[in-house]
Amino acid sequence: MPRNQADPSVGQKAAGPRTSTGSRCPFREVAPYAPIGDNWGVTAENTTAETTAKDLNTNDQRAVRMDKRERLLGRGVQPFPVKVERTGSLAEVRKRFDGTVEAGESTGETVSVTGRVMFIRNTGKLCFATLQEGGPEGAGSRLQAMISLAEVGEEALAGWKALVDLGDHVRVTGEVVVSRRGELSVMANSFEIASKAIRPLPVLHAELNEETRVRQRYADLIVRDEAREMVYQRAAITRSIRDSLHSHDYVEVETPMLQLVHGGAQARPFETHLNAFDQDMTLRIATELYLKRAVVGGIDRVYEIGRVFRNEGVDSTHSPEFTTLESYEAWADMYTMAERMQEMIRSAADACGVGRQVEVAGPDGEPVTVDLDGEWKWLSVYPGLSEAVGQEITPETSAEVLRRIAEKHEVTVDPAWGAQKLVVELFGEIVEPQLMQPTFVCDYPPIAQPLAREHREKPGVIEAWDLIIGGMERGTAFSELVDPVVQRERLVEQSRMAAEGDDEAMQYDEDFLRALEYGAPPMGGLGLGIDRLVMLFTGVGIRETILFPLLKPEVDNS
RNA sequence: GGGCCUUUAGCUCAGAGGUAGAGCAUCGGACUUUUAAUCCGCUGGUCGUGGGUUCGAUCCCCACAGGGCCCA
Repeated sequence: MPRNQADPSVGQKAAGPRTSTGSRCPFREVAPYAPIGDNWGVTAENTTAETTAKDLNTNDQRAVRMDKRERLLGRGVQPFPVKVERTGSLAEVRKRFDGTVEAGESTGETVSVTGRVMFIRNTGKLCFATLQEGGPEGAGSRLQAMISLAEVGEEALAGWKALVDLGDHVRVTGEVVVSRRGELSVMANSFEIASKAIRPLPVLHAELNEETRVRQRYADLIVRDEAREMVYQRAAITRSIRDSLHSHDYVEVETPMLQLVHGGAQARPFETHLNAFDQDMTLRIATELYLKRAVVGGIDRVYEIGRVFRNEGVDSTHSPEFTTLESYEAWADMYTMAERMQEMIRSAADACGVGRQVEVAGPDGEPVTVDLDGEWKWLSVYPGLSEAVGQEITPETSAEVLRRIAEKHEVTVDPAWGAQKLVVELFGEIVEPQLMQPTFVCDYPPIAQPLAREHREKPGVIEAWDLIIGGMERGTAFSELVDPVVQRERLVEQSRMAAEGDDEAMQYDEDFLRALEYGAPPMGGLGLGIDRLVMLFTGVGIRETILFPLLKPEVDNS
């Protein structure tokens, strides 16, 4: 329940002007290195007075920590202070002092640092804690804090032992020293709890199981460097893609996610409702149709990196919401877009630190090195399939013949499928998984992409390609169909299919057709699955590339 | 949609038809140079949920739910 419902006074406070303090300044003066107060001390009186309630279950770690929080409050110590002063990060201390001091020596420099307690080693009169902070690129920095009886006194030392737990954020102020074992440390002359952890940290010596990792990503991020690094790697990739596009004078736009008519892809949409207009709406399944409208208007080089939503299956390569790049460029065609794609992927590989040689799982599970610097071959669907099955296949080949080939290669097919659909499926099942090196697969039959235009020279195929890397489609591009009459015919056909029950068919978008009727310049368009690109570079499943993936609700058995 | 695997302490995992164990964590004690600290001691469980078989089920069977992998 929101707090301001439970406690009306909070709501009043938020609503009205502050009157309780004379000062308008929300900050009060704080001595940055305030010495430890008596309230850290454990004395004869308060030990008994404070001692945990008899009914406290000491095995319930949350209850134990809640009790410690109460005890801090009881001493007038804030378990969650509003502002904690520090002189700098753990990484800065490491950078400045690592390797400059001999074991057992002191630097004479005093710093104030903060971090989460990851390990704690309390001896009788000297306590050690390993503090951790998140840093750039996701690599956590760690630094040791030392709490010595000689420096902080008996009461504060007892307070540290009694009230600081693994997972707490603390502030430690003191001299930078190097321990006898050579560990760079801060020897505290004061410390405070910067944020009390009520829930215990997962153990750091065993990986969280997969479910906990995705359900509680925050815990995963605390304990696993690779989880943090993924966040930064993904950001490096999207930043690099933006840089590549900007270097070609592209502009980034944001188009509607809530749509009256969904289109631009063949997929089932999520349905929702806009109360203000009493209007059913859908979440977008692609960004294509709005970006093309922008090109009609003279935004000649335009792109969007954004989330799209498809109400379909969920598995290790499919997520209901995922991120795509779509870019459209006037006066370009699919060959221009192939150059853009190649440049973007190579730069992204550099930017995320993977480089041009990428290891992927091959068709039989063995590792294969993908060479992004090699030639990116073009492969026509019909000749490609012909070679793979050892038999000439052309747009004239009958469905009957193709079905026999499917049977021979143990590809299950729907008897209702026509020749074109069979070719697409056979290629996808037989040839595609074998394509490890970057390959532009082109000359698809028209059924593969209902909105594509016919090839300028080759009859019976369309002017588009799919980019396959590591046996998986990563992106696609078209010489876009800009003839509003043909486009209208295609959309009419799609809506006929929708009426017949094809729930993946596109909706008829009159406004989009109106835009095309004003005249769209010849253009190339490109789509790139960002998640799949991150998967390629990091070798993990889609659920690991998405920070907070969608999961079924947790079952509550309590 | 089909098949296989999985669900046991806060976390990671063993286990067996007779009411359950380890490591770490918690709690108590010892320890001024540790670093996954160490040592001593005490705790901690609806064995995912619901049925069934059985004298007895956490274990065997069935269904359901969550998670994973493979196939479609």
